[in-house]
Amino acid sequence: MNNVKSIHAAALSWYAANARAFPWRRERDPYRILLSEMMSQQTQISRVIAYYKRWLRLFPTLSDLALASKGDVLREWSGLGYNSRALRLHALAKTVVAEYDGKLPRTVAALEELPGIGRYTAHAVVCCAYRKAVPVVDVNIRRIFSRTFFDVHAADEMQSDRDAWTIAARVLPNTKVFQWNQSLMDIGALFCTARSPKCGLCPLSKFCMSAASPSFLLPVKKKRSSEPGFNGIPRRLYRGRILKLLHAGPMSEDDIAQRLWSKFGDGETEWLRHVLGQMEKSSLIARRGKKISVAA
DNA sequence: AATTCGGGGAT
DNA sequence: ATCCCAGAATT
Repeated sequence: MNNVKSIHAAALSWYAANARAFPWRRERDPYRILLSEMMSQQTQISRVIAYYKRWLRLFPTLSDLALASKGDVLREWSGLGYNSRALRLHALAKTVVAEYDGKLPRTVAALEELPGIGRYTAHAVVCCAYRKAVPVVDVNIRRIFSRTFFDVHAADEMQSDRDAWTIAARVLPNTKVFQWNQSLMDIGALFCTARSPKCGLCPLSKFCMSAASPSFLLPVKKKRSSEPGFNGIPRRLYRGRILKLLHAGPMSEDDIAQRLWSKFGDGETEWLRHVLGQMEKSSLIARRGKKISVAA
């Protein structure tokens, strides 16, 4: 890694001319930064932007969010996926209003205590909102470091998350840390992609250990653990469908089964009861007598 | 260390 | 059809 200075220069000059223009990149309000980061967890950025804007019109501050109902929050999140993220953000808003006077804490350690904030998100908020010189490691950056500093031969050969954070700290530049972190995520999303990287266009290819590997694009078959499901459909997709149904209004178990299968028997009924019980435990839904509704 | 959690875009 | 995505929490 003796060419780190050259990599800094290449990434930063590329970024200065080609940075993706996201609404939150001009923001410093930590709540807005946090919202963008939580919405982006395991979600392609192109799908986040519309949700981000609409959300802020309804819940402009953490105090506004804290006053909303779970149902409002879940409805607004509907379609983004991983609905528990919305509940965590809602719980976070209440905590911050109650314990921090409505203002997000300024340290990584304090942020990581809050629901929905892990290592990546805490560092991202500190970097983007407070402009402190901390590293950030998401899947893009982990992939770039793996390929740049090691001779990678298959699409899924990556340094461990732990090692990626070590590398990130070691190669952090002395200035323009925000631009550095953002540039890596852009380059990861646009050139150093997981499946078919565009090394010919990548501003870092000159310094990359893997760009020259002839077997770089070797396909990889990874044992993907089969998810628990029913009729070949994973459980979490049922959860999503059920929640979406309930946004139209409360209904009974039979109503839900009817909407899901049109014809259903004991197998379907038993499966549905299992999924509903789990969703209730996750506070996504609630029961009032025989009627089931989105959590209130 | 493995699993779970959504939904849609990319290939 | 399968892989993948600005991860976090739970087991």
